[in-house]
Amino acid sequence: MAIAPPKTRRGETSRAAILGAALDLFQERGYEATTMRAIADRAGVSLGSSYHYFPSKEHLVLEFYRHTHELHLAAIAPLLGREKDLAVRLRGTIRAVVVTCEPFHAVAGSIFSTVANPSSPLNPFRGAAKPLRDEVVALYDEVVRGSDARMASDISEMLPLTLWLYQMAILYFWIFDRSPGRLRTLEVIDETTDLIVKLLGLANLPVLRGSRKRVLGLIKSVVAST
Amino acid sequence: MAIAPPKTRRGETSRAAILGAALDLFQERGYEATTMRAIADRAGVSLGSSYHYFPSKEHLVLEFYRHTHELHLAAIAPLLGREKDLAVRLRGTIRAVVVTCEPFHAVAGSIFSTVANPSSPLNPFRGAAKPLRDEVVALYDEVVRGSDARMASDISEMLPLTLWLYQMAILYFWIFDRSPGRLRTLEVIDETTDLIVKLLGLANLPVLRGSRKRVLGLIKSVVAST
DNA sequence: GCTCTAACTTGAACATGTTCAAATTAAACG
DNA sequence: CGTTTAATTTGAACATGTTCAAGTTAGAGC
Repeated sequence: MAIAPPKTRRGETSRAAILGAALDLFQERGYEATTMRAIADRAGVSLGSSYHYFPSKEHLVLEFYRHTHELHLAAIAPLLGREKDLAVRLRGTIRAVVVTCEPFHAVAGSIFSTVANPSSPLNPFRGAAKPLRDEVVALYDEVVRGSDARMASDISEMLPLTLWLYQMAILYFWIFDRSPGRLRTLEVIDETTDLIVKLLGLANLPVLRGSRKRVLGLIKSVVAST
Repeated sequence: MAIAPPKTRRGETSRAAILGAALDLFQERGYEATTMRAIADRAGVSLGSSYHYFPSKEHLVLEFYRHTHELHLAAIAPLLGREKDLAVRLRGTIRAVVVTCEPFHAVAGSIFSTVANPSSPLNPFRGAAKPLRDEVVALYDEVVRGSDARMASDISEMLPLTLWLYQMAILYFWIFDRSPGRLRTLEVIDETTDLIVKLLGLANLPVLRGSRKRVLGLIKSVVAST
């Protein structure tokens, strides 16, 4: 399943050409409309060669996903370096996700469904996409850790993973959003990030200790399977 | 896209045979491993005939989904007739979902991903699966309405749709659950239904009027796109 | 520079979802 | 019963993801 990385300069060239052609074509025509033959053609290699470097078409999607993740990282680096307020960091990070992905909105449906498919090897809950998921979780860890917000350790422990789930939910909403300028998504982001930060404040109240333990236990149980 | 229903006795027989064969084979071998040719073979018709009654393999999945929905309805009818407590009604209904679907656990991954795929014509947010979704929402309407719980109209208005979303989330969790007897899912159901009913109680407190309006607005905005 | 091995490349072949024009059958009508 | 029309059935043909055995090439070791 795991395919060895290229060992020669020629191999590296081929791999890069295939990946580049795939990323271009996914954007131009969408995922389904892009055939493996078209990818090979544009990359200037044979059909079989593509499969030497990528075990399946889905694995090319994974690379696409990684590509957007790297764009996202670059986009929010300044914000995370300067800002300390958790609400602002969180809102900025999530907004940047949808802004970064905007050029791929038309393709996103197929990509998301591929990634969300429980039987796909690319499902982030297990399988090949887990490393990438861990990178995204690490990003949210930095969003939280780099803020001046103080919270109990049982919360900060679960928060990054929870925020990753939250990002997935926002993306799913965004895919369906057809409002001009994707305004509805931005509104929902503003509302929900605000809500999340407020909830984190409430969780510090001693009155809610019991509920908090239950909710945290629930979240842990939900993501523990992974 | 919509295919006309059979007009002759022979047509009805063929349609039923194809559907029956598909349901059987999906259970026996899973969704991907079931080929359209195998379905046609077992139904005793030709490959092309299957496409006369079902526009695609995915549409057969939709029928599968409808099938489980009807099993579910039958399973909870006694409970809904007798019980008045909302927490019990809700817990019983959701538990019945996963119990009903248990024989199809192995297939469920593919089915769920097909249904959740935003680009699929079967996505319940738009497309062909919407009627079925409405039936499920109507069921949750009955779960709420038939209980002795009293709640403000702005809440009871949104609750059924929200509970449908909740059911989807539980199903997604259940797909990944590999604990013996699917115990983890049952635990999560107990915890979450309890939480939901407690939240509904809290929402009646005047103190929370503001948050409640915001959260309801958010939910409405999320599902309004449909 | 020669040889040999591992890396890489190739295109034909396969499986399967889907389409379609032509053939067949059922039913309605006189 | 014969005719006619619409419904149904058929299987070949197509598109595309994937596999694979065989061919070609690059680079290491001498």
